[in-house]
Amino acid sequence: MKTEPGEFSFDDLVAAPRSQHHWDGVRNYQARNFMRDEFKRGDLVFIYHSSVAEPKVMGIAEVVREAYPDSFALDPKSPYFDPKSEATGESRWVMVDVAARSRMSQPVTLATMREQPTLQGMALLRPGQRLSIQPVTKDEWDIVVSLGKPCPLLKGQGQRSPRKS
DNA sequence: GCCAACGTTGGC
DNA sequence: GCCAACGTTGGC
Repeated sequence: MKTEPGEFSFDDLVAAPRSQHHWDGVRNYQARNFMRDEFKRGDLVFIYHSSVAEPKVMGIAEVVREAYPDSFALDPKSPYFDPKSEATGESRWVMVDVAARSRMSQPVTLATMREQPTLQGMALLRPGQRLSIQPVTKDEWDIVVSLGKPCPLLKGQGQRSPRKS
């Protein structure tokens, strides 16, 4: 999941109370469909900083709530307001909730990933790709993890969500 | 700040 | 339904 750290950084997610773990503002159908169709509770995702001097994977988060309507699309005051959703009275966009789980002790830069022969097929590295939500294969995941050496966050940073069953 | 790659929009 | 114009993303 990409984010511009000036808007919402990995550290912001780490510090955020549970009520602010929603990943809102995704306004692309393909990205939306990934969240709606693929994201399951307990799934892990990379959090990637884009549109910065050194784009990089910052850490790992866990899906703690599956897709539900992104109500910001209906809020005229929101930067993510969507008139077409408002016209139907129903948001056509979804968000998920994620909680920070671990931080890369060595954030994995885009440049580093480009250097890996084993990552050449990765969606993120495709020229011109702009999707803010992208698939990662198991192999790609393992390679990025081995490069980043994630450390679990301490309790109180990136809160644990109570399990119901 | 540039620009390539796309997605979206809207006229026809 | 085509497609040109336009807007946005995001690396560089």
